Amino acid sequence: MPELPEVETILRGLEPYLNNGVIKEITTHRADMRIPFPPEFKGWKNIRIEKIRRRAKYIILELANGYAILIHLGMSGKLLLRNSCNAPAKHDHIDFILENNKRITLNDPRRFGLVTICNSSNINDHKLLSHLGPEPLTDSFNTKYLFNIIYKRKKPIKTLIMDNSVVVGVGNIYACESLFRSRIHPQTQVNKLSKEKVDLLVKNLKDVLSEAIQAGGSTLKDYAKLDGKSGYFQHNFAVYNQKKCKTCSNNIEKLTQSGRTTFFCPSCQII
DNA sequence: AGACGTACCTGACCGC
DNA sequence: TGCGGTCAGGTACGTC
Repeated sequence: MPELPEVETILRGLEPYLNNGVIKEITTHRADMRIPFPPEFKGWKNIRIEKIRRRAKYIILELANGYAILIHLGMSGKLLLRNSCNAPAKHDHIDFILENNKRITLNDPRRFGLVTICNSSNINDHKLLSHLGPEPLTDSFNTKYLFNIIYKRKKPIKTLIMDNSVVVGVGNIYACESLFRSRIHPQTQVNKLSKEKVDLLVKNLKDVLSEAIQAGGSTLKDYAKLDGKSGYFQHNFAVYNQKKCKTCSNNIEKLTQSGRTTFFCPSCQII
């Protein structure tokens, strides 16, 4: 569901409530989401949050008790600020009860999301994080890095930029959008791409993600910011869910790659 | 290795 | 109104 810009937007919304805040307790309304909730939650009372940050699409809460909480929102997950007196709504699975009568609730109809814990000292060694590639908005994701990977690979470029071990945070929407801006056909085999095209793609990936963060993310149906309101970047889509290309007015076409729908303009994006 | 398909789950929407 | 089919911001895992 949320891609990097949506998770980043949620993180920024959470910061005022969670940074240096206290989790009074954690209550669950079922035993699991994608994986079981940690049994440790039952004994945790009044734990200070020392730091809140994002890695890929994970939100990480580093706690004063030596643990970190990892939160992933899957396809349909939302974090919402609620008053702690409210009864759980449908698909509310876990509540982080805060001071001042507030709680942060994870609501996720499809339950592809997860909440788990690990030791704060070696978060990056956790099984869910250890294989992840660089953050797209840092300098370590650059033309040289990407070109070094792609010249010896054969998969289609769209599938490659959605591979978490290559670069994190790029989901279906922003993969489609950045390829359109770069005028690269999504089925192009990566080892056929020139260095110039790779350079352009790296730049456009960074631009699209940054612009989407500025717009508060994209709302299709499930995604909402912490306050329940929508993001705005969906109004700036060039190809995703679009009918006509705004550049050449040809019809936008769809195809399926690795089980996901790809949107592209067949005249602007050439192999 | 790396490239693929599959599974996990609910809800919205469309055509009959 | 209801039913079946299809689709949806993700990703770990099994198989070839």
